Amino acid sequence: MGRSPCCEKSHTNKGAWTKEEDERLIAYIKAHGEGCWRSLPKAAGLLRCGKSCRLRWINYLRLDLKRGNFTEEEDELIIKLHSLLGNKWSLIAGRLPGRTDNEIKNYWNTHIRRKLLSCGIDPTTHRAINESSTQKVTSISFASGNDEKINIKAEFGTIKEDEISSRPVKEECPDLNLELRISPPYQQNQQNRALEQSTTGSWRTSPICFTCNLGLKKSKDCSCSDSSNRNGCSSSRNISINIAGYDFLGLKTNGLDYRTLETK
DNA sequence: AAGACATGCAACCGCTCTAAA
DNA sequence: GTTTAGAGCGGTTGCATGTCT
Repeated sequence: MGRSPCCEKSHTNKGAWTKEEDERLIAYIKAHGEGCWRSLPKAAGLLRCGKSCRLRWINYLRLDLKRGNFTEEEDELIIKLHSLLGNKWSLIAGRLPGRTDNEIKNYWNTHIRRKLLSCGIDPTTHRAINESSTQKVTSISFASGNDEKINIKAEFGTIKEDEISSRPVKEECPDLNLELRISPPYQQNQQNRALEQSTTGSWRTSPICFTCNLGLKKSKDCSCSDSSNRNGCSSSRNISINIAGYDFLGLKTNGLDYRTLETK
């Protein structure tokens, strides 16, 4: 027995949203809050699929969205996070205040991907193209000298200098250390802290473990239990747990250098 | 000026995951 | 333990707009 469709497709509008539809959706969510997307369209008087409403709200109408071009810092952070997390756009978006997974995904596919390819870096593996699998890009710099030209410098762990010079790489800008360290997901009241961590790369003691940070509530991997409060972190963000000895993933490190982690 | 092509982005589709019955 | 509904995610599509010839 297959699943029933999420909505009655024959009675729903598709395609671009009209201003009136946007206003109806905004008004309804302001009055009743998010949630129960399946029943929302009917309640709000919209001839739309619940999924469509959710997408429209999350990706376009939400008040806390940051519109406009991505900054260099955001570029760098996206690349770092992608090299670590892969195409986990929602997780990446969680680290970029005001950006949505869809926006980041689009930006990756239209801009960053091309940039990486243009300098001989496989955007999937973050390795140099046409090089042996042991050579992994460890550091990438991105900076826009002007609107048209992108200056890129790539450092390859084991590639000789003359090999680098033969690559079609434009070299100009200051280097960027791509140490793969990430901070807890962005939270509304922690914007400054998140920004600080993303720019400094520093990890400071977090009150909750990584699995909870990722929204994996009640996970068996939840390490908050170490403080005798299993699942406590999913119900309260106020508890304070000493997680000294945890690294950027909120994992017990025992001195492990996560920069050696490889992505597929 | 007009058609072809490229680009960017909003939106859709199909799948997975999770919780409740 | 199984089934089902709802929510969310990532891949893909299609259209509007910009650029090139």
